[in-house]
Amino acid sequence: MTRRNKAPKSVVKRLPIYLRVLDNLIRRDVEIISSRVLSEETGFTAEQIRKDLAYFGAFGTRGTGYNTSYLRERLLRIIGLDKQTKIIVVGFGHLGKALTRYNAGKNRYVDIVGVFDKKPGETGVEGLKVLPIDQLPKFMQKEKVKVAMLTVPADAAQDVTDLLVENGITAILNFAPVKLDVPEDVYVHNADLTTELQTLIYYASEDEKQHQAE
Amino acid sequence: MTRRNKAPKSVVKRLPIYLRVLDNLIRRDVEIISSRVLSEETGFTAEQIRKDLAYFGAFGTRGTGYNTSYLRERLLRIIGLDKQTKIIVVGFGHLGKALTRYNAGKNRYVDIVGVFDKKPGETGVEGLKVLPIDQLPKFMQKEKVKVAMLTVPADAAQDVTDLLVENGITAILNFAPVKLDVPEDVYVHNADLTTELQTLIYYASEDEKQHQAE
DNA sequence: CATTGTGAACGGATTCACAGCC
DNA sequence: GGCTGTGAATCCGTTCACAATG
Repeated sequence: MTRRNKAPKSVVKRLPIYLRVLDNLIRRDVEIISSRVLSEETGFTAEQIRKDLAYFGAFGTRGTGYNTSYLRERLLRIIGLDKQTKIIVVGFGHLGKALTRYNAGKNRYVDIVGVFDKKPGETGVEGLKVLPIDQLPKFMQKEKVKVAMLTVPADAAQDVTDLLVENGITAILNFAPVKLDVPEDVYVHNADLTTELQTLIYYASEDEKQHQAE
Repeated sequence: MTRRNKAPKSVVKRLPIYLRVLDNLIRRDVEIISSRVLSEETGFTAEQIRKDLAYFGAFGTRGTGYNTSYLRERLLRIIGLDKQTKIIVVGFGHLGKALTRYNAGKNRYVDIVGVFDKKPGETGVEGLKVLPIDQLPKFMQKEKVKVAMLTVPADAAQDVTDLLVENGITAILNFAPVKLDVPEDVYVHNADLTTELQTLIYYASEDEKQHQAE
C-alpha cells in the first residue's frame, strides 16, 4: 500500500508542486536532488518537504538525496496520475475553453474526454466536440467519468452539480462563485478566481495603508 | 483605523466569501443575518465567522445578528474594495480573456485598466485594447497600477514579473506554473489550475482505492 | 559526513464554552 | 432569550534538533 496514514490537505496541496519541479529537473537531466535544493525550487522549507514525503514512505537515500525519476514515479502513483483520469469540462465559455485547451494539450497527466455546454455545436478544441448538457448523464455512465471541472455561470452551477452527482461524480473543481451542496463523499475544490483576486487586493491595499501611516 | 491586529491569512481568505454571500442576501432583501445562517450559506462554522469578523471590530448586535448592508460596507473597506483598484492583465490567451471578460463585466469591485500581450492588435474585450508588452512600463507608471493578473506561458512568467516589479507592482495573481522570484514586499498568490486539478485527482483516486479495499 | 527521517517543541488556527449585551 | 464577542482549551501543521544511515 502506498499510503500510510491519511495525509493532511496541506500536504496534498503541495504534492503536485513537487511533481512539477521534478519534471523540470528531469528535463534538465538532474538525477539526484536534496531536500535543500528542492526547497529552493519550491519555496517550501527542506524539513517540510522531507516530512511531506515521509507521509507516504521513505523515498530518499541518507547522505545523498532523492533520485528524481524514482521520486517522480512515486508521486505520480501517490497523487493518482499513474493511470490517466477521465475528466469532463462543463461550461464552455472562455474559462472552460482555456482549461480544456491547456489540459488537453500540455498536461499529459489528465485526459479530458468530454466538453459540455448549454449551447453545443460550437467548435470544440483538441478534437473534442461540445455536447449539450442533456447528453451528460449517458456520457458519464458510459465513460465512467469521476472528475469534472465546472465553469458554468453561478446560477446554473447547483443544477449541473446535482446532475453530476446523480451520475456518479466523485470530485469537482468548481469555478463558479457559489457554495455547492453535495453529499459527504463528493470532494469539491473551489477555485473562485474573483475571490482570489479580492484576497490579493487586501494585501495590496494593506501595503498602501502602511505607507500612508509612516 | 479599521484594522486592529494583522489578520491571519486564513481569515483574509474567507473575507471575500463573506462579501459574496452578503451581496446575495442583500439582493434577496435580507437585512439581518445571524452567524448561524451565515454559517449555512458559507460552509464555515458560526464561531469561526464571528471570530473572523472580530479581528476587525464588533459589527454585530447581540441578540439580533448582523445588518447585512452595514457588514458589507465594512468588509468592502477592510478588503480594500471601497476604492476601485486598478488592475492589469498580462497575457491574453483564453485564460486572460476569461479573466478580463469576467472582471471587467460582472465584477464591479475591480477595474481592469489594461491588457497586455506579446501579440497586440488582437481585438480586446470590454472596450480594452490589447497593448504590446513594451508599452507596459510607461502604462504602469502613468496609471499607477499596483495589481496584476499574470497569464503568460511558464517560460515568459519570470521575465514579465521582473518587468512588473521594476515598475512598482505590489501584488500578482500568478496563473503560470512556476515559482516567481520577487522581492519580499511583493505579494504573489499562485493560482496554478493544473496543480489544483491534480490535487483533486488525489482525492478522486483515494476514493477508488478505498472502495477497492473493501 | 552529508542528508534523510522523525520525535519533540512550537505556533497558529479552530473549536469550545460562556460571559456580555440587546 | 437569543445571539455576539472572546478567553481558554484543543487541534493541526510547521519548525527544530538530532538520531539513523548510506
